[in-house]
Amino acid sequence: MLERSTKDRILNAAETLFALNGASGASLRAITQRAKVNLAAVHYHFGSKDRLLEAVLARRLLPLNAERIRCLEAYQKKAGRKKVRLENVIEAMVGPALRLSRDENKGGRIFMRLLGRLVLEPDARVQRLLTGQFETVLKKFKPALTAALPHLEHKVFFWRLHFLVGSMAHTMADSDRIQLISVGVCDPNDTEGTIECLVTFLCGGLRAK
Amino acid sequence: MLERSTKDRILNAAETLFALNGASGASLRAITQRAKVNLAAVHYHFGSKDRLLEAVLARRLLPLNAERIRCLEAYQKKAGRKKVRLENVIEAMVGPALRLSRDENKGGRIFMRLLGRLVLEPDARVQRLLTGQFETVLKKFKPALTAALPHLEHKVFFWRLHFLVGSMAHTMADSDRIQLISVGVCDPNDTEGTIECLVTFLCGGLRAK
DNA sequence: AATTGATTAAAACGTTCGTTTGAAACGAAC
DNA sequence: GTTCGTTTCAAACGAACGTTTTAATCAATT
Repeated sequence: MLERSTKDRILNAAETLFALNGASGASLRAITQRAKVNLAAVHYHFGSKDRLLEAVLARRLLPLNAERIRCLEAYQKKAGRKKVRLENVIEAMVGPALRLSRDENKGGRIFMRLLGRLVLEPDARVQRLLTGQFETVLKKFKPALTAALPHLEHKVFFWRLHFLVGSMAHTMADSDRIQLISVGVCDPNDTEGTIECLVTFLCGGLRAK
Repeated sequence: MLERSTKDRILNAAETLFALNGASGASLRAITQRAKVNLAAVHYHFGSKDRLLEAVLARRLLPLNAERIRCLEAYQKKAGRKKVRLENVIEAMVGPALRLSRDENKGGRIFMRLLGRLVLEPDARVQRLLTGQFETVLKKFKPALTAALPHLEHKVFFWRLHFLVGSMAHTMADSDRIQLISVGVCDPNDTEGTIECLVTFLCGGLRAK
């Protein structure tokens, strides 16, 4: 992770400390100290603590969701006039996120942990950003999902989407606990293995009768 | 929710504000003000802010996990010498939690939201409490689960357990978003319907090949 | 009615917080 | 080499934080 500019150094330090201590638990003094930057630099570059958090989020979230959509469109192109297999739709949804969550150069686990925390943060600005991003992705994925699950009742469809988000978020955010409860059997660093396992689980759940 | 004693009033107010604003985001001044109680009462009854959080957690978590185990044992008794069906094992796991999360007299959604936040909190005391509770439950459930899923590879078993926890936690903690993304189609107040839907999804995922 | 232990109350403690200020240092353009 | 916009810096602001202290209040018991 190159840290040339002051801005980047602040973003990286803030990402880590927000993730570890929560939005209110991480102080600007701790962040600027970690970034080896003057305290006032945050307000100069970002305006306020709130807008720093927004910047931390946007930096990762926008490319991630773009990648998800790019991935789905690649599967759609490959399928031609046929509909995309459910496995592929789900892979396009969770694959990019999990790969990002395992790539330390792109924030990795730390960012996903932050994302997991922010889902339950009631701050309006944060919620607007998260929900907006989610809706953008959902709008692209919903047709492919309903096509792959034609017999699913409307209500059940949404619930299962909700469950899917939970599994995905938990897997990305909480990479310590799986090793703890599996007594070292599971390896969160095996990214592709984890993705495959998750996709299988989710498709099984989505298709369940 | 009866609020006779000062202690209970503090616990209730703390539960709500911890859940809404996070452990560090909720101040003792806001909590005592909400509880209509003197600021110093927290330290008199609980000793410190940290131990107040522990007390808030323990009040709900201990009865919940006792109920889960009681529920599983009831299914085991009913099954006699046969093994318990996977659907019933899962129901014993998620049913009590979801019913609690929908019962406003027992903390309801607010407590579950708090639980969701604390899973990612790195505070050692909190983590010890949560992990300890989880292990107690897992020790009881693991035999029944492996019996119901005999062909599942050891590693895959743990991953799927991890995914299960994610779906469950997300469903309990985040009861606003489902209405938002489903445009009102899904009703989180339909507790038994939600449980049934979740159990079906999870069993489908757990059995997936 | 007096005494005692448990609880509540008000006020202050020192720290740390997010934010602001005004001056110093910098690099590019002329 | 001076100017000018950009960036960094040390210092300070008032507010809010968790915690402590000391006195007042209460409910029983003698």
